[in-house]
Amino acid sequence: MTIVQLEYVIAVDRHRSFARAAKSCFVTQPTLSMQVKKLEEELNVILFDRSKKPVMTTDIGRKIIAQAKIGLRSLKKIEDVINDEKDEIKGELRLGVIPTLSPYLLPLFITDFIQKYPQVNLVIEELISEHIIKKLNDDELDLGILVTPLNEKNLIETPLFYESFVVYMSTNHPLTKKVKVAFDDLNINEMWLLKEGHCFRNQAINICADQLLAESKNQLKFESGSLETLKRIVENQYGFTFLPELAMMTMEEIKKKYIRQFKTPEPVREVSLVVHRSFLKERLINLLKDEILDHIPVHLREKGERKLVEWV
Amino acid sequence: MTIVQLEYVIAVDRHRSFARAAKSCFVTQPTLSMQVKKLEEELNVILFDRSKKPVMTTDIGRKIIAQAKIGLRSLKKIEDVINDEKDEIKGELRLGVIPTLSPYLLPLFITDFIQKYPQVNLVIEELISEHIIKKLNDDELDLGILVTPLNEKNLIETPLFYESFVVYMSTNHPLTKKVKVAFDDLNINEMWLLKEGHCFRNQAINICADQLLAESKNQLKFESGSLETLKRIVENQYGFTFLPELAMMTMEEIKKKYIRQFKTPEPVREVSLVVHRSFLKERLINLLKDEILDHIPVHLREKGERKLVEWV
DNA sequence: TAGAAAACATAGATAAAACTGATAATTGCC
DNA sequence: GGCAATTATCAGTTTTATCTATGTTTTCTA
Repeated sequence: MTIVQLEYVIAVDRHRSFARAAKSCFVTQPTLSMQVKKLEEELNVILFDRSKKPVMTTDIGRKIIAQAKIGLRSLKKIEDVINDEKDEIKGELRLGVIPTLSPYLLPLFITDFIQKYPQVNLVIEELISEHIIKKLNDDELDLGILVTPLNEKNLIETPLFYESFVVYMSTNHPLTKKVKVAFDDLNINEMWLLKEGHCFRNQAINICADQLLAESKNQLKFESGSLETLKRIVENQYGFTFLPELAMMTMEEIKKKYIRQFKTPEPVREVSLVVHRSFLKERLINLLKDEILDHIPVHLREKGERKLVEWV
Repeated sequence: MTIVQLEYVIAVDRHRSFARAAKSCFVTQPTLSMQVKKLEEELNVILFDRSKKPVMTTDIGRKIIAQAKIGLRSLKKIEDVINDEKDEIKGELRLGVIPTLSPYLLPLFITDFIQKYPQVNLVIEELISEHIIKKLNDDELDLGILVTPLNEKNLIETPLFYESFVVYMSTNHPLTKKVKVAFDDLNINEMWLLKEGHCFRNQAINICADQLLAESKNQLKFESGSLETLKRIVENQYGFTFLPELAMMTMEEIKKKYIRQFKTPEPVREVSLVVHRSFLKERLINLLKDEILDHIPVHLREKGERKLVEWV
């Protein structure tokens, strides 16, 4: 059994074709076929059902491939160990970011970061918290940027900054007359929410917890998948929605007029870097952290008198 | 990078000598030296300090080897996947057993098991619960036999049987006059205990919890490392100790006279097979389980009216 | 249903590699 | 300095991963 053989088998499984798998491995089709066959003979197992078109992985093949992937991933990590130890700023960094942060936070530092460390291959995925947590546990991500605390046993959280919640309301909303809003000012029947799965949604609900307990939860309005959609709905219809501070910063000045802060203590969310307990790439992650902290408004760094809202 | 190269490197690290490592890998010393050198060149890393005698692994080498071991262990598991899937009764089964079970439980089924499945390489370690839990999490054991519940997130418990606690007392002890004992009959100043780390100790303390709260815990007597020692102390000095039911069964008839059961509900400990969430060798483990259940007294299988004592 | 196309297997040749045994170089120790 | 032990180097052999070319089987289409 060789590493190359396992890579070939994984490629066949992925591409469902020997020829395409061969191409993806930069070898000819016979080479790959022979090696796959050899491995099958050594293990005394049929990995692929070649009678099916396209090629089907057998049940036992699937299990073996799953195990092989785990093993090869561990061996790949040897390179990370070396890069980290040598302080060489290179390698792959797989980053997961939640949708309510990614469009507002990433543009602030990404360009500078990839220019500064051109040898680093930054792979970014936008995922909801639940999926980031799963992928961190499955070692499919090196790092997550999400809202904490999570209380996950095997994950380590490093708080980055504290971002206030603000209220964005339609132009003709009576609350625009106030300078700051209080929780009681808000009528939850006018609130537009993100759909299930977003931590921001849970926090918005928690902020209005008192009212929600009283009223039926069924009265919540149409639920959207992105904050940008919510903003547009508020602009074109009636009502309000919550926004995180960073989302507000990129808005046109004219629209900012319809944003109101909360009275002290403002509700705030804690944004953290999250890694698995067995993480590598410490140096790389620290550089990313420094880069982020250098590019966000200074006042976000400290929580101050604001009040942390949890979501789990 | 090849699997063979990594095995060579691991062997050098273990044997602290290229020549001995080569022998253990069944190749000549130049072969091994060349492959190690090639790997060092490919990774651009010095793994061993050859100027030191014996050869020293470098700091970075140690980290790489640790990671390589993890990866190779995962790849080795491919064989387990196959054995399990094919229902082939072979392979290695690494079992950890706590000291208060191992001398009494293992003799009951071990001989039959290894005769029945000669292709299975059963490796047994006697360890306290804490170490078994760690080794299960680190994938250094396939299976543990210990006292549950543990409330460990990543471990799965399968109860095997329920074993009563009994009291073993010196020949001249007044309690020998009773047929059964009650918790209140026991004077904890006369109790001999296992030392820290044994779950059996914690359970013994929990059984006498009421008295212990009242008295100072400092008054506990000399603490021994094995139940056999405790038995001997009780025989030769004054006092009593707790024993698990199986430990009693192997005693001479004459000594059994100084054993007393508790009044209903008897205190009982739950003995379970414990595996990691990501366990393999399901079939093998099931066979071992059946073998154990076939060889223990039938009345242990059900808890009945007895009262479970926890220890964590 | 014949014929073309696609997909995988097989065969023979080749170049890279891994291995061996002998020998040289290095290091530690007396 | 010289001996013993250990690792590196060298030359020759064997193994094997790979390639190109070809064969076989299946699938799609006219």
